[in-house]
Amino acid sequence: MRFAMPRRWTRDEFARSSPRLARALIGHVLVRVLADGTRLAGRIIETEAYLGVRDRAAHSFGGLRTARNEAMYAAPGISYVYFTYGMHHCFNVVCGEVDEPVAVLIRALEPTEGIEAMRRFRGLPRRRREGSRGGGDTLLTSGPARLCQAMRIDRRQNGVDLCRSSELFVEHPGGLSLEPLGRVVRTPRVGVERSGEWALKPYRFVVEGHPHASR
DNA sequence: ATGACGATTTACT
DNA sequence: GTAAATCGTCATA
Repeated sequence: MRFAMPRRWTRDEFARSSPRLARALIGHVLVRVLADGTRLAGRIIETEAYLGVRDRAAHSFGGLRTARNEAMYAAPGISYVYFTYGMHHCFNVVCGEVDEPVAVLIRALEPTEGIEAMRRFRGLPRRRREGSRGGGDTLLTSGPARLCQAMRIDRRQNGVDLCRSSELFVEHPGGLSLEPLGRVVRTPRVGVERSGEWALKPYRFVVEGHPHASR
């Protein structure tokens, strides 16, 4: 019996508006392959769209273009990883067109491969007692900085081309035997309270009630 | 050179 | 619920 190779996302698939990409990525699989060959992966279950120069909540608001956010101006399918709060990394997928600084923040994954390794990278107990509430893996990748820690994503992955890299890419879920996802709902984005009217726009996409969603 | 703050997480009262 | 952790980035000088 022979299984189809998972299909990898191409440039054309990334090249769309950020809300459309944010919605389209839900249910697809982010894959990280470490230097030693360890494969870490998770199904994307929460994203946020950032709309570029007019979006007060975006790093590229007003056309700001610096060394930090330069990757936002790159081609669709490039990664934008930034460091914040003196200790956290967040991972985005650039979309739109070249020189159009729009991107999608990946906010949560449902871990599917390399879970033991992720526990180590997150500094969580190797095992947790079965039974009690919730399942112990809900702190693994349920937030933009948590998933970066679990997937070993940091500034070395900034500017990586997801269409060509062998260390970081997105796969279609076809062939995987995963539970069907629930309904996708839209809410305001997290952590952008101070962005006026833009704080209220429903640019967060999340699988309703998913145990690995943030917050 | 200096200061304010951040697309967050964690620990603690 | 509130606050600390912790430092790169950006605006101002």
